[in-house]
Amino acid sequence: MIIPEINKSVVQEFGEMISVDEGCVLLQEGNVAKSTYFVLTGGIRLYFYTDIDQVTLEFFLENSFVSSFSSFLNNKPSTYWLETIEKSELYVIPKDNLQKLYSKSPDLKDQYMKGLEQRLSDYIMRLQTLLSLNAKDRYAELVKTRPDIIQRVKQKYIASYIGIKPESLSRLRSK
Amino acid sequence: MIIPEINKSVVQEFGEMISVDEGCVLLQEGNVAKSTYFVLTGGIRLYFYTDIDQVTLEFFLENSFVSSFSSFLNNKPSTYWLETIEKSELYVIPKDNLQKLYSKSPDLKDQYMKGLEQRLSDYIMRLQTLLSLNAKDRYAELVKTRPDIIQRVKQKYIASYIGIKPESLSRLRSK
DNA sequence: TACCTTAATTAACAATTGTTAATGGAAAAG
DNA sequence: CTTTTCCATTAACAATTGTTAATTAAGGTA
Repeated sequence: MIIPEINKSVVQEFGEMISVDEGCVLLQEGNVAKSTYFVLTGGIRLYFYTDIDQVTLEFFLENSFVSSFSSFLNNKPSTYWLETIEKSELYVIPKDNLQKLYSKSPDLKDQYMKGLEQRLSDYIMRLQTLLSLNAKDRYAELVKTRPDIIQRVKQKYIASYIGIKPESLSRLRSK
Repeated sequence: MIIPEINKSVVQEFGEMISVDEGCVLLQEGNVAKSTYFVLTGGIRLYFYTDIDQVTLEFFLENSFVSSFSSFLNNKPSTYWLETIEKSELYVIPKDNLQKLYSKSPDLKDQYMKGLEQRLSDYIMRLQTLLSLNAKDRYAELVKTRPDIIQRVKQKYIASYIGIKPESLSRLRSK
């Protein structure tokens, strides 16, 4: 997620592949993230808890780097959970290996920066839709921009991703 | 007023200071950002237009770097506007100078990166509140975390910043 | 298959937020 | 100082979204 855009072969050198089922918890709230993941197949959901329920902040499907940003970066207990939404194949990259990787590549810092910038503009787009569109239009936009998510992710997760309740999503879909 | 008046008195190697009134448009939608600003005093509002109205994405008060991110970075016409919300003193840093500066001082690049990371986690927090809180609680949180904004910024701008209409903000304030 | 658990749908009703319009006040302009 | 413009407030009503609960559908497991 916050890791630079390195290619797959480099990942293979420093990480290990694992195969897990749907619903596998990769990181729990309160734990310090010690690995980053690269999604080969399947997908991961990043979410947090309110008093009442889960809220999904992001989905990561194939070819995405995933980690709980601030926990991984600052060595602090994560406030988020990471969980697979499908049977998945992942590369696990331990933190220290990632640092080796950093020292290996000279312009890694630039790449890391590019990654940050990309992620930032993604979030900005997300903020814009939340600030300016109603639920129906937010869903319509998601259908247009991320049909893969619509197809593969459970509706209750999609609902929280666009800031509404599952029942509301169901209602606006029936029109 | 569209073009800031330039105060020549304070000039350093890479930028110059300007003094402008409230409502000064520093960047217009459609133009390519060629400068970054540093707010010495006063404040800047970054916003965009929907069909109907303006939506404020961010406020920058003292000691903030400001630019229309993607326009500045990618040399593309901006989709945002930048406008002062108070009489302000700003440091203007032309793009080429900034890049020269970066290549000279790797320290600054680190600072820039830290800035990116900071901004990213700000946006994540912002997303979280939009996804999980209702308008009343979003306002309450802003009061707690950014009392400076509450004090200094017009309510109609604050309203759009938390994703509601000015009349709704007025209503929930009267309780 | 039958059983069990979870997800999605539907509907009635409640709560929140948007819309429109009118009013008063504060700040800017003359 | 007076006039004008913009902003905040208020209220009535409309539209959207949340809540609760019941029902159906779907998927997994014995």
